[in-house]
Amino acid sequence: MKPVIPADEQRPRRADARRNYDRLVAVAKTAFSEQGADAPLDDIAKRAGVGQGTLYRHFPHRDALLAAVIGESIDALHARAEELLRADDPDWALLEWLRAAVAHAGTYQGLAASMMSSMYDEGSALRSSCDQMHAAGAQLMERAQRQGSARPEFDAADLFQLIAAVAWVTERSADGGQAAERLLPAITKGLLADG
Amino acid sequence: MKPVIPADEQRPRRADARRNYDRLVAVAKTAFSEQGADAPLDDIAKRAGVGQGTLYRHFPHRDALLAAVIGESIDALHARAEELLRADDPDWALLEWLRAAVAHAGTYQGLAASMMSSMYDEGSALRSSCDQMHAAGAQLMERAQRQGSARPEFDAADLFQLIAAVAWVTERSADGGQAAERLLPAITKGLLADG
DNA sequence: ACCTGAACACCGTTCAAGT
DNA sequence: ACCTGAACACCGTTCAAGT
Repeated sequence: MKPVIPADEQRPRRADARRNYDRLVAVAKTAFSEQGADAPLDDIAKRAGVGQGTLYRHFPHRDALLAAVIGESIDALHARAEELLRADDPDWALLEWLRAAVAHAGTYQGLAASMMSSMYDEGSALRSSCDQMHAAGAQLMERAQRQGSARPEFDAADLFQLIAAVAWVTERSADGGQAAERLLPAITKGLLADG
Repeated sequence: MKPVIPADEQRPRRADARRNYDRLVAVAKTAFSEQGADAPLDDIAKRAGVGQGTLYRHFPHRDALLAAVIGESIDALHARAEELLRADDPDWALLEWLRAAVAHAGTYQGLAASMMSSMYDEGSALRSSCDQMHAAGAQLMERAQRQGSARPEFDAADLFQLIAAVAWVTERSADGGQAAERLLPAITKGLLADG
């Protein structure tokens, strides 16, 4: 279970190009925080002080930029899963990671939607991030099914969809993340035999 | 529990205007089916043989057009709720309506997202459709909590969000509606004490 | 190898001119 | 009262010209 794509694989070698690349990622992170994952790419290029062409050279699609921006936190979520695989209670570990995953998918407005799309799109640059999340969830899920009370009829694909769904609803209800706190219990009761 | 807004309240009186109005709704229905609820309004106007200005005169926002298009099926969903309120098993009735509501919210690609947005937007023309759905769900939910096994800690707002979430995931997983069939059991087990 | 910005396509929305 | 279509704003994407 190692990161599928090292975050800086597509980081350019030439110094000026690398400078632009890094600034684009940094600026994008801010823009996504402020305006959501649909923030105009044009703005991001301008704020980073480069032409749009430069942005498109480094990141052919919005998803590529998104993938670069969330790379680190996906790795963190992955590390958290490794940690939780060694926790005593497999049910608790699964739910704990589920909460973390929902929080992650809610980092930016619109991120959950992008992840849902790219999960079913071979060509998306976000795909490997999604796969990583999927794989992390799968291990915790299987352990909770073997050693805990997780129902056998659900799988990691269901888990991924539930994560995206809860994050999506939460970002759209504008009640300050309260939706996730209400919906997660409903869902976890469904996932476990002794909710 | 009567329809909050009669569907043809904003239907114009003058014959030519009414003709345009009706054609726009009919064309929009087709366009939404084919291209999703985000189908270009320009196209719809063109296909209906009117200028964009005419479309905007009748339907100031996309939501107004959407509301007109789904009006009838919202009424049907409403009627179905009335029916199910008289069913023997309150739990079964709730779940049955839940399935119908998810199916409805999945009529067009992007409809679930529009409904989620307008539910929390006072000014949206879709708001009353959402309120209608919410109200219908509330009655079935309360009955299932009183006379069935529905857990008391969830409410109709949660129900509405779950409906939107499942419909949204389903339209985005592109596995032919299979996602709903997998996720609904997970959720209903969470809603009922004896899932 | 990389950058720039003009140019194009697309779509929502407004509005002056018309009937 | 209603209609039309040109016009504008906005944003994604491409590409010729440059370093």
